[in-house]
Amino acid sequence: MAGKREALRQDLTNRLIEAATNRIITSGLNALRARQIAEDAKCALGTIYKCFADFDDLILHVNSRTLAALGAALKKAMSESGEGETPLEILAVAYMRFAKENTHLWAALFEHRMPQNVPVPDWHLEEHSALFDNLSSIISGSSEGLSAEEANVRARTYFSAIHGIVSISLQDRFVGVPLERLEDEVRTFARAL
Amino acid sequence: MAGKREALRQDLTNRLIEAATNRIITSGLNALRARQIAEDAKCALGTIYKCFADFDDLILHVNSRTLAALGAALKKAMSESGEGETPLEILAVAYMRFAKENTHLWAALFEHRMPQNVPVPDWHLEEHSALFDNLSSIISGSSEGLSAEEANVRARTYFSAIHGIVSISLQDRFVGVPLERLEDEVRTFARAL
DNA sequence: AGAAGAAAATGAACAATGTTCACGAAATGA
DNA sequence: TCATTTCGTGAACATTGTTCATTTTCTTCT
Repeated sequence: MAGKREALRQDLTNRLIEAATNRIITSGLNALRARQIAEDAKCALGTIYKCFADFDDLILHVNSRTLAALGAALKKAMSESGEGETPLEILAVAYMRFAKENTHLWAALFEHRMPQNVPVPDWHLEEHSALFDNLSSIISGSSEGLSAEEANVRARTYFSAIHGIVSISLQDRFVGVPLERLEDEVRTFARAL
Repeated sequence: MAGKREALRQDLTNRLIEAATNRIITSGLNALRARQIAEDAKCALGTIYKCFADFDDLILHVNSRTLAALGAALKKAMSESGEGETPLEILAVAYMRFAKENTHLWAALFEHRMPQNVPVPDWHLEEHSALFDNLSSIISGSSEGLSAEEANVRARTYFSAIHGIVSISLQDRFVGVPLERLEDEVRTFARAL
């Protein structure tokens, strides 16, 4: 009857990630509290630290799933692409929609900061790279007359630009593109590139 | 002999803002500590709360100065513009340089978050608007065939795009444009718009 | 099945944080 | 100079993330 320990641990880890995810969805990253998560996941406070190295580690796991969901959304958008849409346009609009529909989770990807002098672990950096490499190869396809590396840099530039438009528009502090105009602007912008 | 009270208070407020500014410059926003600032400014911990409503208020004042410095840098760049440079190109490159040279202060503008359900005070929103209105009018000049409002939205879009490129490149977590290529990419991008 | 051992969950205690407030110090005006 | 008002002080507080001795649970062996 071995294996129950690991199953329980896995289940608990899952519940903690889900609890944290739900709290971020409803209240945002900076309102996240360890005690609240433990309560939501129906475990003791200290148990969090049996499943995760620390609080940041838990957040990274939430972000990891968000990143996967974002990747899936973009992939789906590509597969459902209509006629006459450029790849960048498809990705840009899909990115914008994901950000709009998952504002807090998406924002957590960028709001979270590691403590001073603590690097983001490699496994998570890998996930960022993987997602972006995918985008990059799609976008690069349409830039001709550039070396592979130049095309890659250009893809990063374009995607960062889209991200900036969406990002500033979705923050209430800054004077960004009005929300109701965001999709049109993103689409026009992406098509122009 | 009146006015000494106010002068002392003013001086203390200044020292606190400067202390916070220096700490942000060296260690970033999320390493900022109230006790450290009080020590740097040579005053007691509680005194911070005689000069500022709370910690966020102090940070907003630091950001206020950063915003002013950014505005000045952009203005200066415009006045020193060379031949054959578009306004957007000038602003974009100046923005990038400011961000590169004042990374932590610039990052604090975007990293800082108010507590849940506490809005950014109007006086600070005003500063953002003022800076952007200035940019907007400069950028809008070159977009013809659009209504004033459309041109304004377009200016926001362009500027947000530049911000995104710079922003993602300057964060170590994401796969952005490599630092040594940033200026070229920003320049090329801005010129293309 | 039951007991001994191993591993994990627990939550009280800890250190570090922003914030408050009763008190003493200092500036003001007469 | 003195009374009053205002301000600076830092000990105390509430709330964090984190740890660790204790308790509970699972595993294995007989």
